[in-house]
Amino acid sequence: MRPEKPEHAFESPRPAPLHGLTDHASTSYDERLNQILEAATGLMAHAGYERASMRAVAKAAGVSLAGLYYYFDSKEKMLFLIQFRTFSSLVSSLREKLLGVSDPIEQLRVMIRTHVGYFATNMAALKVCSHELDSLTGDSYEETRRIRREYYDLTRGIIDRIGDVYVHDGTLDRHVATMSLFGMLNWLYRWYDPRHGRSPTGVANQLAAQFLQGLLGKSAI
Amino acid sequence: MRPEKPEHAFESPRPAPLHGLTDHASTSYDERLNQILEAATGLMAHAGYERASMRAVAKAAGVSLAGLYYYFDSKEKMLFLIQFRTFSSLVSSLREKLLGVSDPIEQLRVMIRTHVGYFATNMAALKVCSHELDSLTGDSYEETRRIRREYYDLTRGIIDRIGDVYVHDGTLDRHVATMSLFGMLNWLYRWYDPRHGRSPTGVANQLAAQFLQGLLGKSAI
DNA sequence: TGTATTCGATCGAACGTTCGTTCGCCTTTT
DNA sequence: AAAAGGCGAACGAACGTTCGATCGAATACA
Repeated sequence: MRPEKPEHAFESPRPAPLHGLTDHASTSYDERLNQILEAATGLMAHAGYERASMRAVAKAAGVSLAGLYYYFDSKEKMLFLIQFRTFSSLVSSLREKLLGVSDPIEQLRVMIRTHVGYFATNMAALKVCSHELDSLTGDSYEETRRIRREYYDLTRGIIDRIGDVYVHDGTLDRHVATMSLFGMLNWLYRWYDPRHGRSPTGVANQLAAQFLQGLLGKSAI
Repeated sequence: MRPEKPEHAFESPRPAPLHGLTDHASTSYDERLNQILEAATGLMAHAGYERASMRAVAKAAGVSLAGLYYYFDSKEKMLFLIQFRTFSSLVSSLREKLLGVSDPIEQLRVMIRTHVGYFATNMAALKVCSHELDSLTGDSYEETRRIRREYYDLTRGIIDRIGDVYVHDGTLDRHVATMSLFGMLNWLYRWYDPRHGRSPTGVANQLAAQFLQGLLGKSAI
């Protein structure tokens, strides 16, 4: 029997199990779902959303084509789940690391390090998030936009505080500054492979140094 | 009679006309080709390469589906022509504007202004260039990679000279610096619309100021 | 405890659609 | 008369998705 549709767009299709659910059963379901999601992430990162066929995902995940639809309503929901999980975990990871850091300059360093660090351990997922932003439609799109907006607000807030405290230039457009930072970070997947050469820490440090110097300019510190 | 295949991948499929070619005939052919290319560029920028169907391109260009194939061997060649023309004209435009500018700092300002200015008047084309880099395969891919490499080398050369003359930090990875600049610029299509709000000059100036300050740091000027 | 039954999980096969591309024919221009 | 320019119609392949069946394990009942 196929499961019902979920209430919320960001849940996988299976309803809460009706029988007394054992940890093992739930774990098996989640493991399988993650295994599929991971295969899909890899394929979509490599070939792009449209060119990553459900048949290829099924093969890579070791499941039949029809079997995919026990776990996902549609290909688009699958992409949504990838993006939603990645963005959510990135944002919450950033929030955690910001706790206890009060200097906005240090906050920005933490933000950049967190992003680069997250990229280093989740390259494929973050690439899908950067590159397939417009592949979602309707509610799924709105939902991911909401989280991206959270990420923007978080970063923009830091830059605002830096601007208020350290920058008295008057010509600094903070939106432009924020988006240029996201440009640097979201373009990483095009050239940076942490598996050979530069360390994530090194790259993050240079990006942070560059961007901060760019913001602060001649305002010292 | 269908035209033969072109020798070089970056030409349109029609062979040099065998009859005595009049300016008008050639112009008509080129106009039609450009008109199709422009429609395709708009659709691919808006929906992405895979989702922009040849049928939609034909409709938008006011040509029949079959008529497209009089001008293009394939959809991929069409994308290639868009990217090739855009990259070529961007690079040659940059080379022109760099003539007579000897200070590398000013050269970098020119580079950024040129790119942002080009973006402002060719948003769709540059978006297709930024977003569909991996949609080409084989020789077409290699050919665009060659031009992109030219663009990189040009920019990297400027940054190298700035580094040699002004920066004595020793920790500056110039490849990282160059790619972070391309990140800022290639991400523009995600957030910047020159048609309302900020002027291209303003945005370019801020990006240049930020990036240069970021490079130069405490090294003054 | 043994047996019947439900149900989660999975699959092969197919359906309907859309896609890029081609063929053959027509019209217009030279 | 020949060539360039253009089109309707079709082809074959690939796609996302669904249907119906199967099978083992858990559950209910005897």
